[in-house]
Amino acid sequence: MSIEREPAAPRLDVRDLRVVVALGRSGTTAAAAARLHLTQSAVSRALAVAEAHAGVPLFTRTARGLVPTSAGAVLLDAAPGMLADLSELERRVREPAPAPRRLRLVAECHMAYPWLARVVLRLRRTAPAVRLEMPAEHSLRAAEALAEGAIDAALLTSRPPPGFLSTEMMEDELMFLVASDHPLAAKGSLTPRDIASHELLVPTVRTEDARFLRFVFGSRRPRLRVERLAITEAIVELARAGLGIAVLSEWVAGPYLDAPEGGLTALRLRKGPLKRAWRLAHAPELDATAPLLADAIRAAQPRPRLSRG
Amino acid sequence: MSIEREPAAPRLDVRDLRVVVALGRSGTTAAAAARLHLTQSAVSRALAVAEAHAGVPLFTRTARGLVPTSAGAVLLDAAPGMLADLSELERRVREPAPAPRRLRLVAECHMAYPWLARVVLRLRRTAPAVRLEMPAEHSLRAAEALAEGAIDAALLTSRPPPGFLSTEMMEDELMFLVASDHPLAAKGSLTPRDIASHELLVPTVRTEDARFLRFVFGSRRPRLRVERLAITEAIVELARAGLGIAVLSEWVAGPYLDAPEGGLTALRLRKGPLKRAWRLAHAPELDATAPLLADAIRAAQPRPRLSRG
DNA sequence: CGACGTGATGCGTCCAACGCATCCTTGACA
DNA sequence: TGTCAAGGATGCGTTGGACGCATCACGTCG
Repeated sequence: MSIEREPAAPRLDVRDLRVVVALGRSGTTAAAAARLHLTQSAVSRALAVAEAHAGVPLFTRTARGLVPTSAGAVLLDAAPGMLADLSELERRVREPAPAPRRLRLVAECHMAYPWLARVVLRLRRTAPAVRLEMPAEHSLRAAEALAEGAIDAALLTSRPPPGFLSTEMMEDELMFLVASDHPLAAKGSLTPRDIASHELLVPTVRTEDARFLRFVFGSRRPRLRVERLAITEAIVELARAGLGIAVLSEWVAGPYLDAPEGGLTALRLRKGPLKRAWRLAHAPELDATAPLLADAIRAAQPRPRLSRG
Repeated sequence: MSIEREPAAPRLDVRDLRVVVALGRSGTTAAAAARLHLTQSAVSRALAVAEAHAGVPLFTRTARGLVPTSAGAVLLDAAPGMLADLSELERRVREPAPAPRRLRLVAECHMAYPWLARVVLRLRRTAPAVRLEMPAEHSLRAAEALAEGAIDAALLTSRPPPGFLSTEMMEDELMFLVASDHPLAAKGSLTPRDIASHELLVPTVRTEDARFLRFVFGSRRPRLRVERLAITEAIVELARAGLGIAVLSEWVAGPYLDAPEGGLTALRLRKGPLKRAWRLAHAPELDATAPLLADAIRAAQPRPRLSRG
């Protein structure tokens, strides 16, 4: 952030405007003081201050009261409008933000969508006026879409873009699936060497890579063989065919593990379960609606599949 | 003046707007403090005050800085414009009033016009850009015309309308003229009884009446016989014919007294000379030009005819 | 010429605004 | 997992601005 120069501070103040307006309407300091709930001396001093701020005399003193100068007339002409504008702005600031008509929500990872659809039903009860949309085409760059205003809220595993709020939502576990007859299946858990020496079958989203690598290997990051696939079924089927290790969220891995055809074994890292933390990021103008959305998401989220660990 | 209610005072202040804008652009209190030439603690407190004034939170505190709430976003959207408006207003107030293109001057009494015409020549030297006009049709109600904006300045013997400035200009003497063979001519001076028992030949302007009566008679005001005439020549000629006492300014009486045909005698009240005080009243927007006009008028004004008394 | 109403001002009080120093919380990184 | 850096909040003492009270100076008006 560069050291920009702030626009020159006005020397005139709201107090100056109010005093000038009251004096212009009253004609004497005593009458203006009554309007402003002050004393005559306070108004006299306040006028002196206002004139010092303006840099020119604003009223001509006569024995019968105060008569605006041409500078004072300019101020008297504009000041009531400015004060009204400020009051109107204050009213707008104070009034609660209107509930949005639509709310575009996107998750950073396709693997959330199977259960995310249920959020629509939940939110329909708590916020009937809001129509929840999920333009999934923004999933691969959810944070950028949020920053650009293309969507209103995003479920992220990465950090929200600068200037956006996010709330802690939940965790899911990334599971490692191999064919049940794969040599690794019998080991029970995976070592970093196992990860490095087999093909990894992962989704196309890359936001997780850094965390994944650090978690598994620490700072020494080997070259991996990675196959990125856009379709979850493809990842699963390649793994079932013994061609590598699928890395999938528990949210989508679960059904395949339970499926009657079987042939898949879930593994964890020996170091422990690999979890992802999810945040709900939202645009500032949604800060009233966001808690409702967060509640709906928490309620719709599936229970963790694996209780062990 | 009725006790009108002043428009509700905005609780937000220029300081609030400046702090919010700086925070919105900086994102942290420390950076905003640098912009505002304050310390971090001052900005933090100022934000708290601004939020108290606004009645709603304006920024959400995060570990990485401040993110505007929807209310804060409303304020951030409008505040820079308001500050710019205020600075612009301040600039307009500070800059000198432009010299008027034309200046409409009127005297409350037709008897000033013979020498008033010379003011045009004087002012042409000191203020060449100003075109001086004298729409004499407003003479009979000069003060009202000034108040209504039909003229810009007026030479008045009465008080200026409320809200208008006036500066002391000069005096002239009202002289009493009778035919030289009139019985009063031999008396040398006039008593109140003389005034009450003869026909008075006066101009149509009535603004002088109250002062005249008070000066001559005090609080006991008798019924007078008064003939009002619009034309100065008519007043003079009726007086010369012995039909009454003409009451005329020294400005117009002088030439008739000096005229070769003669036949007129000037009288004063026994109480002393009857003087009229003249003021130059002008609209507030002329307060820069008015001194020039006043100088021109003083320079053009004829020297008092009678040095005695 | 005196009474009144005007704005200006000296004085004392009080509180808002500020700076300094410090504390608490929260991510980031090793 | 522990440490550190960076963020905002806050207690404390100081200062200056805003105010009320009382009074002054001046012009107007009766």
